[in-house]
Amino acid sequence: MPRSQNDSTRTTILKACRQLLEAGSGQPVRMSDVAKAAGVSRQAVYLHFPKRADLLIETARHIDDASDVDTRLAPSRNASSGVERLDRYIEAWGNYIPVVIPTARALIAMSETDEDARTTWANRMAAMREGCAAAVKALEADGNLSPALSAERATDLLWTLLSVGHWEDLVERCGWSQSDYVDSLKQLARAALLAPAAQARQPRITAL
Amino acid sequence: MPRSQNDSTRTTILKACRQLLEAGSGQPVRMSDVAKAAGVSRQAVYLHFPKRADLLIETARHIDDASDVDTRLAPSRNASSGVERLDRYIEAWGNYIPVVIPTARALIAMSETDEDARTTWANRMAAMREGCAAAVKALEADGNLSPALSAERATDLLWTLLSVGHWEDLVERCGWSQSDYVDSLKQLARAALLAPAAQARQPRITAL
DNA sequence: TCGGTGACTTGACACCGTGTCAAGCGCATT
DNA sequence: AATGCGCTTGACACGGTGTCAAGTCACCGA
Repeated sequence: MPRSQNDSTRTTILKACRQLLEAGSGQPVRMSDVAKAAGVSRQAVYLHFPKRADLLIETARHIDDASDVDTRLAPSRNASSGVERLDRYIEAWGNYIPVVIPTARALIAMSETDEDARTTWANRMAAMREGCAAAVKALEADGNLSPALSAERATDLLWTLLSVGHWEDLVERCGWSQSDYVDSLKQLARAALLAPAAQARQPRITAL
Repeated sequence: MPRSQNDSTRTTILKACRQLLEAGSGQPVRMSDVAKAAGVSRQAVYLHFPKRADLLIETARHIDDASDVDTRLAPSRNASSGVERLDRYIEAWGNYIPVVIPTARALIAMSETDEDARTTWANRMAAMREGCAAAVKALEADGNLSPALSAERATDLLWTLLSVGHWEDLVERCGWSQSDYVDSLKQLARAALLAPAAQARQPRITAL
């Protein structure tokens, strides 16, 4: 992982860290591993990131920056109906999960012992929840939200269905393909959130 | 946590470990913490449990033993219909989650670095999946399984809906009560798995 | 009553990963 | 030539796990 010309040392370290996390040795990534991968001394890493938690946090930010999150979310924001907004949001977030998951995992593990990591991850999840809330609100505006659910509860439900844990279970442990996952989640979200009448009006997404 | 008369040292340690995990300091429980809580030297702990992973694994077993798992599962096994079997299984497992969750969390964290912990947890999840598969089979036998789902997929779906991560999200992070969780999960499982016609035939569980 | 055995204690130590510190080095700027 | 900056080198403290050896103590059988 030699630094490619005009990358700053900081960026080189972040890229190396990301790469190691994505390589997924199974074992946790150490500061010295990152240093070695970045072709830099261990202390150089500490110079830029005082603690391991900081490195992980910044790596997550770095991935966000490199991933054009706004572009991913545009289709959902521009949707013309509640159900479409829901579908587009599930696509946007559901397809972003595999991008961030290795770093997310490290960050979550770090949360065990580090306060900053904990709040960083909590904030990310809160942001994701905003998207859920917006989709639910759009469903509600269309009169398609199940009468058995308050907006709050519906948001909770959607938020948990879209959790990274759920993705890990389905894709990694059950071996579903990414597109199976996204399609199934759309179906599941509809089944969970929509009023029965609204559900009947929607086309099936896949026939398995 | 003085040892109560006729408990062996081993049992005293297991109880202390469980208690510490359930106290939930936020910080990971150390071997020395367990020793102190059990009123025993740190080495005594290592005498009974060579590695931390062993202690955690045995603590999980110990909780199982103390919790009459078979009794919990009986209502599901004896159910007279697929839907009832499903409901009873969700109750059984859903209400067991809060019992094991502190230990489960420690075990999952340990899986990061320890092979034995990893396979132990995987085995527990595989066992839980058996219950899901049985419920799905019962639904299928009644002709109530959604035609859009294979038994395999339906099992995957139910299994992930019942994952401990999902419980943590809903109960701990969203603040749902345990009974809200169980009721919602029954509803959700029905919405996800049942054929539309079968769904219409089922009574609503709660009106929120 | 003695010897032995097994369970536990005490205290030391190696190992590893994190985080800190101080000194030094090369290089660009002035 | 002197300064400052980014990085390296090598050392060290700390905390948690896991290991080891010697010692204590109570109970059991001969």
